[in-house]
Amino acid sequence: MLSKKTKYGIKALTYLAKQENKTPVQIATISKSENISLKFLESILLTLRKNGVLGSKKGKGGGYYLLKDPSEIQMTSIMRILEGPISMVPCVSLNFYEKCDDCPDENACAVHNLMLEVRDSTLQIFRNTSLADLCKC
Amino acid sequence: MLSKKTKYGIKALTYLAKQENKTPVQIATISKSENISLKFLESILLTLRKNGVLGSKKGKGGGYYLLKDPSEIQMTSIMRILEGPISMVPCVSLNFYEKCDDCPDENACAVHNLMLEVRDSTLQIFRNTSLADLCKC
DNA sequence: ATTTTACCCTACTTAATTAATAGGGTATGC
DNA sequence: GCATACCCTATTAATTAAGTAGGGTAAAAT
Repeated sequence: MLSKKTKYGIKALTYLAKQENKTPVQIATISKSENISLKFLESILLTLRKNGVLGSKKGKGGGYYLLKDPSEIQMTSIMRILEGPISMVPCVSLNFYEKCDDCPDENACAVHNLMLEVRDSTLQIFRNTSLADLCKC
Repeated sequence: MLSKKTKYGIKALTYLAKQENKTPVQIATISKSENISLKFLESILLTLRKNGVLGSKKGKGGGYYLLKDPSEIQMTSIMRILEGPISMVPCVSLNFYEKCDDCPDENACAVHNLMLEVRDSTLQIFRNTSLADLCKC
């Protein structure tokens, strides 16, 4: 299941991407528009800022803004920052690999090979989808 | 993330599918072979039996066995029984649909549409993969 | 008939994670 | 210098995952 953190994060990002100009948007504005708890959203946007997706400005007229063009923000990076691994099992993860305790041979493991297929197809979607693509809905 | 329940369940099913004859296999045998906690595996196999995937026989010489041919057991049904929804958000689920609290219009929701794509591609893999296919590894 | 085998079932527990909430601190602009 | 709006840490309630405990029951072997 996708966490609310990721869901809210993506919604906030599309909100920012839809802005005409690049002036900062306040957390409270996004919070109200997207029905997201203000404090929870605050921590999510902070995470995105720390990972180089967003910039921020303090004080009056401050807020958050995208650091790159929406077309250059891939869903793979957003998912990895907010949700963590894209694969369903650590043993097929590219960025968060971990060996299974119970499994002596990965290549002979049915679960491994099935989840490898799932990861590949999911990854392909995330790689081919940018924030700009999401805004077309 | 895939739960251990599902992972162990799939491993146990492939173990049963690989049997030459259709004589029942004891829980303890699978438990040892696949490095799965006996009691945990017991509850998993019970779930699979209650959902019509496995049959069981009590007493000496008893155990669990597949009710259908491995080629007729789709991964979609196994995933739904053990893991639950295949989609990452309830609002794109075919079998476990739920409306989002925060979202006024699903069709305009970026997360919804992205996860719809992911669900479709994942579903296609699970539909095209049978237990027999898993055993080919 | 009795014993052994092996599944059947309920309840409990521990740890981790999620989704917040609380409560201040700090930089910025007017 | 004061209001604004982000920055940061800590705490918490609820849920789920992953087992663990302990006994019950049906079937087969003796």
